[in-house]
Amino acid sequence: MTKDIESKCLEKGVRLTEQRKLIAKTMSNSSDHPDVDELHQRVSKVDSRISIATVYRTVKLFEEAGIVEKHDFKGSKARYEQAKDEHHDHLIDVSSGEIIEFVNNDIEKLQKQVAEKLGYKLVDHRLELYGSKIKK
Amino acid sequence: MTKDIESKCLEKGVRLTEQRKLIAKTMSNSSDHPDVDELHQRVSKVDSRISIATVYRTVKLFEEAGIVEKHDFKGSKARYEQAKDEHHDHLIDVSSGEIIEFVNNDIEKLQKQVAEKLGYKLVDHRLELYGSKIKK
DNA sequence: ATAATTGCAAATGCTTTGCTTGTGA
DNA sequence: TCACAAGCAAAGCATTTGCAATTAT
Repeated sequence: MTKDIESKCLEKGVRLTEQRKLIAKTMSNSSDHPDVDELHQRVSKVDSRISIATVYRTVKLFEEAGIVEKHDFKGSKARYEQAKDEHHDHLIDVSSGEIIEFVNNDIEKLQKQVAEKLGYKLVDHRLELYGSKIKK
Repeated sequence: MTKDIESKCLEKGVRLTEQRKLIAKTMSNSSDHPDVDELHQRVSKVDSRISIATVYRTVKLFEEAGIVEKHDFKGSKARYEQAKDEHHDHLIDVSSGEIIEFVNNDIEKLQKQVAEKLGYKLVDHRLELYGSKIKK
């Protein structure tokens, strides 16, 4: 199972302040993909003095350390989630905004092949599906 | 072959002003993926009075009419290209910023399947590969 | 004629940053 | 202790918008 963000900070030598611990804990306990504003609201419930600038600085710090992932889905602001052990992509419900994670190794392989055929080593990728729920 | 933007505007009943014609022509003649600033510089060479607000308004208008496509690649501002007849995705050279278009029908099919398996009808998607050139 | 479009500058929304005070190792 | 982090407000950047003047049909 994926370790919590606080442990990962210790591993990577990221200095832990009260604010960072709180943001880390809040993100680790979130199963959704909150944006900075939402995150700020959540941590504010515990410590109302925390500033949004700190939240911005912290998620960026965590991202650069590879501890969290940033997503810029179409038509919404940047969202963050804790980095998991296994890579996954996202399907976004265009009506509700709900985000569903999925894994598809065939697509992953094909992406690598496409890149190689074009003479490139694949270093990163972005795959997002936008869909509307099929009522059954 | 894909028609030029001006013809498409006529088809779709998009009112054509001098400024729009110039922006349309400039985009049709571009084989790359310029951002608004770049586009503004290109049209300014022909008509120096054209404002960047007009460029912003025009690309948005064209996009909403389905005549051009907007791309928000990682780490750069919004880029635009004329919509082609055949859908394609992009590989971005992480060193040079060069953008390479590609088509892969296997991936397209798999995306649709993934969405359906999750109970969704695929209405849109985004696939971007980021790679570094393999020297041979 | 007149509804739509332009140019300009001001406003917006998200994000970053300078600076002073506070704090973790 | 003292380099680094936090809070605040100001700045930055891409993009949008209100308004008066202009233009396409």
